[in-house]
Amino acid sequence: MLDREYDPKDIEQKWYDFWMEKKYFHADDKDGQKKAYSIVIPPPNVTGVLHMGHALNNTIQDIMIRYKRMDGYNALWMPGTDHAGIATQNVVERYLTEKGMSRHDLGREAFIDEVWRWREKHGGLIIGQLKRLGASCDWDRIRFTMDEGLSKAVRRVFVSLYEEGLIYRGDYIVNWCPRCHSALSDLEVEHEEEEGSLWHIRYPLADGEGDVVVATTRPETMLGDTCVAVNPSDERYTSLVGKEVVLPVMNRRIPIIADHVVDKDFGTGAVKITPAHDLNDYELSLRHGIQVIVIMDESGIMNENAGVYKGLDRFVCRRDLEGDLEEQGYLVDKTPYKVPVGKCYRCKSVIEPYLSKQWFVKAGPLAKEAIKAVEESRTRILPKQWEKTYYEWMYNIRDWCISRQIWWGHRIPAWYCEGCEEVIVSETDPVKCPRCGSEDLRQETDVLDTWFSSGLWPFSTMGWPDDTQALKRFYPTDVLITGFDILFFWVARMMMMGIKFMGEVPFRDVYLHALVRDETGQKMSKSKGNIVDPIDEMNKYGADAFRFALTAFAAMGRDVRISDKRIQGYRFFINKIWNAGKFVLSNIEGSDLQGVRIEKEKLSLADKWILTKLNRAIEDTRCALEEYRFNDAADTLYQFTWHTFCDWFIELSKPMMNDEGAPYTRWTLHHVFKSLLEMLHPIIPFVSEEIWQSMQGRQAESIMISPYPSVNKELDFPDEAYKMECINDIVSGVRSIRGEANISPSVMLDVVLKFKSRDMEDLIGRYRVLIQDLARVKSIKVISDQGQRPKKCALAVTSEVEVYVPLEGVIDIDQERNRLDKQINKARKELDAKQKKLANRDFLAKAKKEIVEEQQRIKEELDFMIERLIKAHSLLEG
RNA sequence: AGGCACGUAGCUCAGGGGGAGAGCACCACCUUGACGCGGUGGGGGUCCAGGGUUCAAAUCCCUGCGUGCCUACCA
Repeated sequence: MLDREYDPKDIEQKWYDFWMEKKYFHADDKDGQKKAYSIVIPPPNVTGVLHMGHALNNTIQDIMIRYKRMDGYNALWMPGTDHAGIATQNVVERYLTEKGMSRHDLGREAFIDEVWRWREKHGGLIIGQLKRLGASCDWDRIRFTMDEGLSKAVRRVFVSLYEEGLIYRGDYIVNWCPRCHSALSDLEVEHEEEEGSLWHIRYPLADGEGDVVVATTRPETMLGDTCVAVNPSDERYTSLVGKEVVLPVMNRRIPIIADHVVDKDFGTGAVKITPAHDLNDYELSLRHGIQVIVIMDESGIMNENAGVYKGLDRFVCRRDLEGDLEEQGYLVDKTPYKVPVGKCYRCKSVIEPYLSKQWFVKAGPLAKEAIKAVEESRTRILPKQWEKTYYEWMYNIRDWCISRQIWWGHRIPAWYCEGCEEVIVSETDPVKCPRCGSEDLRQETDVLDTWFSSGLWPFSTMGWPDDTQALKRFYPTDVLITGFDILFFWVARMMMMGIKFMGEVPFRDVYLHALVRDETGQKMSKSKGNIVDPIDEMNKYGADAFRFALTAFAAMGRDVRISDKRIQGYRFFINKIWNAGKFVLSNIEGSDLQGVRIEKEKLSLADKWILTKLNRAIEDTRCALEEYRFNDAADTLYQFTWHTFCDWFIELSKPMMNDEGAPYTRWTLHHVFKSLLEMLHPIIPFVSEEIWQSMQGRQAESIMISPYPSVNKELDFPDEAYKMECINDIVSGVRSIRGEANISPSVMLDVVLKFKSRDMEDLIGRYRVLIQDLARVKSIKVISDQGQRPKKCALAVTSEVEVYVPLEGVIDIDQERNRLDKQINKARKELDAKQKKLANRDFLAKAKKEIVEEQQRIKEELDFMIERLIKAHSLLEG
């Protein structure tokens, strides 16, 4: 028996432990019987704590994997975490700072040891939280991007790409974070528009009179200017090209050159060129052989090339320099200006374009294959609108800066020979230089971008570069489920790497879900204070309610807006299921359901109806899951459970429990409810298991390994289902009259029915008691065509029957008259529209036949209703 | 600057060429023996605006307005 109230707390832990103990989550590499189905988890950062995004992402994955597992697949959900280079290093450094230390005090080796220790202590947090959510990952296989095996994969890939010329090292302007002291890839920069200024600065000509005025948003960079550029077709400047100007403050002579990239219409048409601190300027300097001067160090502090500003922070320098320029008469103008500012996605510092030596992946050739794979539908991207975004980015892909100047990560497997400058790139640590034989080798200190190793995730987690069973069985994976925000960061890179190194796309489908926002559509953030914490929600309402809420809101291509209140709503739903479970269990207790042999003719109309409805629900749910329409699956199940099974079938079953069909009703009650739990299990694993375990006729030891319900064609009765609905309509008709006339439920009514057809009339004999019970009716009288309709009564009209409720002595006749007037008006409006449509020649000629017929049918129904309602109106006068 | 979404009931959103839907909120009634975390009934919408295609448009197309997001080397 189930407890009076559902309490998620102990139950969730209990069943999760049970599943783990039974190893249900484990997928067998050797199982060649079952078809394989696999998903790799988007690895959360080891430093991370579960947020709403994780919760949504992993709930969806868990639904798919549990569904497929129940449906007979050898289902693998590969779990793991990501070493998150910069983020983790930041966290551990902060921790060291608290202890009054810096990583430099420790040194590289000791610091890395410290990070590992930190991971040992805190890194498991998010894994525990995923378990709390119910995630049925194959934990025996858990991987970490810094594991030995995955590190081997990283080296193999790096060396291979290097040898092919797809990885190179070179001087380039990169996005530099002065706080993290590292280069970042283009993707790791967040662009924002900020209120800034545009400074106009006068550069006097070196010889003779006059000057050139340049405009800039970053005046401090002028200290590194090495020329001024103008457009060759700009007549204002043609005579000046080739001459020199004197750089104010620095008093350096720099040339004026002509280049077509300069926009004549911007500012004054003359641009200051700072090759070491601006990408465009750098490229221009290469074309013209212009000198390059670096004026800042790695922390954004001005260096010796900045003259008197040496030692100043870049923003302090900007301020001081502005003052000096003004004082010396070089500042022509300063106007407010919206400037695009790049910020570090980890620490939000302003990014500095910075010339340095970095490692890059030549992305073009890899992208080409990744584009082709999607074009040829070897991988589908869903919802489809993201395909365009994917192509757009892939077509315009730029080389990927993969070196990071931090310590925590995969150290680049490159060595420099101190003897002959040879660069050695090798999977195994070399002992001597292959060229000069020197043993004085120095390993590259840079580490790789974390996404470089995440890009290998679908195959590195399965044991690559070794040729493993897991790879044979589970690669390519069936679907990747992730947020659209990492389409480029991660999905695109996995596509490129998977195709390159496995010769096969990493996944057949990519399902991109939306971001979770708060109820007003705001992105959740600590500073806004609108964070909803998944753990809090689960503590309050249980994991099942939380999961169901996420699922119900996960409409394809839409933001997921969630709030405490909405989750609470689904907690009520869980409670409803619990109570339905109590009802079902208490009614089948002690009865031998296994002994019941189902003979179709012995099933009641209600039984046949709910069985038919069950089939439709199974169809709809399966179809929705196959198409990743999770909200539709949730809606279907919610609707069926609450408004079909509970509201109608349970109520119908109550009176039926006393007649000769009772054993069949019990069987149906049990069968439908058990199927329902099984269908719900992937979404709400805990409560479904708890109730299921109390039920008879279990074929497996857990709901999670029992078969997912299939449509049963033997138990599908559309005709009977229609008849049952006619009976339900009668009940609704009576209830509606009662409600609108404000008749208390305690008043038992008399009802007179007049059917359209004999066929239906016969049904009443058997199911009279259902109507009486559900509509609270004491007598039912059926009248024939010729029969006199009772006087002074209310009427409800359905498609098959007229329902009369004599009202004399029961209610106010005037009120009923108003109610009828209202209905008549409404129906007439609709009828008007229909008549117009059906009178239209074009409509009759051009519309499809079925449509015309349907419209005709509707019109007739309306006719019928109006006629009855008017009749009822007149009968009220009595 | 380009691209992509989205404007439907008070709120959050489904739907998507032929009778406007759900959940929550609201109103009325109800100690019906699974459930008040409940039951029954009900009110409420020029489906953003304007044009076009069509026999028929909330739905398809265009334009505008509004909102959100992404991409970009505009000093």
